[in-house]
Amino acid sequence: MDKLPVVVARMWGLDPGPRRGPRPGLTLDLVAAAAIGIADAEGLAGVRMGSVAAALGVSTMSLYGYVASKDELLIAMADAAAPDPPEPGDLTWRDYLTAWTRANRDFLAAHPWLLEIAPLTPPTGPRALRWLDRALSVVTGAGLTAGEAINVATTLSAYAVSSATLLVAMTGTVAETGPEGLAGYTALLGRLVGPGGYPGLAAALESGAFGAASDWVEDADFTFGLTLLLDGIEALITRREENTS
Amino acid sequence: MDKLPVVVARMWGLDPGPRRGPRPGLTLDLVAAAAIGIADAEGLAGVRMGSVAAALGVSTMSLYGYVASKDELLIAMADAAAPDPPEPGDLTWRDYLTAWTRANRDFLAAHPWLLEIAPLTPPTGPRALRWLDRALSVVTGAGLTAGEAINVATTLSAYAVSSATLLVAMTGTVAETGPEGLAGYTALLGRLVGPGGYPGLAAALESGAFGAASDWVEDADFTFGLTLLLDGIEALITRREENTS
DNA sequence: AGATACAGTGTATGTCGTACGGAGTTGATC
DNA sequence: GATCAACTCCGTACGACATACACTGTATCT
Repeated sequence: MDKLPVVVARMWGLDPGPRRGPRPGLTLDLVAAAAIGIADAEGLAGVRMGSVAAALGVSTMSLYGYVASKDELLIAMADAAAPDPPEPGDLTWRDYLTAWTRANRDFLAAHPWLLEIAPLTPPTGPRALRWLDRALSVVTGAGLTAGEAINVATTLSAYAVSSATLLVAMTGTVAETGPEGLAGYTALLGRLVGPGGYPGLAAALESGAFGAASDWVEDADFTFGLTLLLDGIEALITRREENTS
Repeated sequence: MDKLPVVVARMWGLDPGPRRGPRPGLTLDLVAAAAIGIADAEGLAGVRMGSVAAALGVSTMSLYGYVASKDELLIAMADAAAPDPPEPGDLTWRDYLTAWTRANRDFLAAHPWLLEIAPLTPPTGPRALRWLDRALSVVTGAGLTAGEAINVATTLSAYAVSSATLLVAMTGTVAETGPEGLAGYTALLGRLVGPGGYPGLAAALESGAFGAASDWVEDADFTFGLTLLLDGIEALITRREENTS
């Protein structure tokens, strides 16, 4: 029942706090921020208990006063790295969901290491849940049921993740595997597909559709895919309204 | 230019092969299969160079004759775990894409550890590319351009990943974090959200929409989200046909 | 036959996460 | 206001793991 990771309670400020003994010299937020700084600079592999502690000027083991394990540190990082979701203002549901999804993708792309952590666990941090909350409010406000809203939010969130993944892969931010991003990938596919057996893929390669790397950066393709989703949602909303009225 | 991981070439059978010396006692496929067996049984954490080697009855270091590093082993696993994509038969594009996406989700859910590897790198293995190829063929056959088809395939693939992630999280296959799956997660959210500030989420929780775990298993929600996407695609195809005719 | 390239192995090393116990510090209690 | 308990921080040690290196035996080519 209360088996939740200690760090989750602490992220929510639900920690009773010590009543005796020395005041902690740091906070969970500071620890997470230091770790995020390292992850942004060196990638997730650079985040070690030792390196984070060194960045904070404390010993490795002192971090274990704030997180119970490295996994908990990653959980805290994932939540702390998320900004606040866009304000609904007086946008239509469609415009808001567009802004929401794009902002979601953007902060994932800005912290590529999030893609190695975030998708794996359901959201539990205050920031992540605020994103979910906003989307649910807007979607239910447009006339869908709570269950449908959850599906919509989940699907859009997944789209943001996949877009960010592609964007990162294309622009080669991670900068590891040999050739620089898309060009190398396309060339690689060309060589592999050659032998035959992949007619659809070969045709796509020949048409040069893979070559438009700039599209991804300038997010023409992002908008394209998002439109697919929003059109589907719009159709659903329209259907709902007809049945209700 | 040819900085591609050695294991990729080997996956495609492009390995020149030794001309002298003893014949290798194993194949990359055997190594990958052994690793997959361990991952299925114990999770990805159970996959160690030592444990895989032990399962094959060889020494740890002999694996390095087949893969250059553990990362390469994971790449090989990710491709080898994928089954062949469904046959198009004489299905409509809509029916085929439904089958494709469901089959995609199913094999991801059957090997949850794939979710920790696959989304991070663009597909390069023969099996993964065959999935892509099939989707591209069907979508271009329905009248979309190659570029659009890539987007559609990417989006559907992302949806399969997100569905599988949710399914795994809900059914709690990984079986780590305390309470069993959805019930615990819902209860946790209820406690955290209580204080206020999350109106949309609180409403969704009260409506019980989170409680419908069976829906995810019986994939009512999967179909729901997929319909959103397919409706969007259908709208696009219709638009194309009108412009063309 | 002799040389050569290659598969498989054992040992050693470096990197990490983290368990354990100690020392110093602060607030609560009588 | 003295004592005690809770608590933070730290140093050390250990165990797990990936992998570099050097070596041995074997199969093919000249």
